[in-house]
Amino acid sequence: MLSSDTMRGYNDTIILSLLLEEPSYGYEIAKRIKERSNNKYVMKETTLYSAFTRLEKHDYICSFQQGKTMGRRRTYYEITAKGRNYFDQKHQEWLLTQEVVNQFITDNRL
Amino acid sequence: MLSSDTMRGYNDTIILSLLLEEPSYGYEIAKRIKERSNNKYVMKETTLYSAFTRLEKHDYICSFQQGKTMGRRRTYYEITAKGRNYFDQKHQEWLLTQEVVNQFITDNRL
DNA sequence: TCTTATACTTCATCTGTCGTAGTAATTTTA
DNA sequence: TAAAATTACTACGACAGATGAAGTATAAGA
Repeated sequence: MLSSDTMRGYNDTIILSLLLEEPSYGYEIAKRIKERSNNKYVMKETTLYSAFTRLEKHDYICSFQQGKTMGRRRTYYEITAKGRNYFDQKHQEWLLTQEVVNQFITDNRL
Repeated sequence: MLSSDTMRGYNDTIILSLLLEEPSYGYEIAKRIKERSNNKYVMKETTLYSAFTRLEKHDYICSFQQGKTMGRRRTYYEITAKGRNYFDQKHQEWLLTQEVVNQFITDNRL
């Protein structure tokens, strides 16, 4: 339902919000996003995995391998202290964004 | 204060929201955005003018020239019926976006 | 055994934003 | 009245994030 443009700018933060709960990996994160949004938002695989790369590059998350049995590899990600900081900052930014956008779009109408 | 990434996806809608009030032109729109957001958001000129081009291409707005005295040209823009429709649609999308993002970012914390 | 689900990776492309720069008229101020 | 600031744009190249399409490979279920 929702996609791309509207969510751009919040994908990283959404991922971090889930890693705040517990370390996880791509496939699972994707499922949780879909579930928790009541199927309203499905993050594309490529978007998700490239977000991981970006977040790790900035040291907001770090990774470790853990194959359940073996063979099928999973890359788990864990949020770092720096990542928690970044999340808090983005959280504040989101509150402000809502305020500002509502000033134009919602408060203005209906 | 706010910028780019966070607002991307809402710039067009913000512009339309102002044109909903009355026809206007670039420089004035820019000032109103700054004012109405209490200096929290300043839309870059290039962003603004390329948004005009895009919006006009989609027939969400239409333009007409009007120099006050003459010489200094201004291009005024007016929202179309199609543009009003699009705005309403984006308005709904924004409400949904808030719901979904809050599900992760805000409700989750603090 | 064939299909479906899990778990990614690579790559080329597109779109919107931004920085830099430039043009030109009009109004303010020194 | 000359210089500076404001108004009102336009052009261009670069970049980052999102996407579609395709591919790889293992594991579980029918």
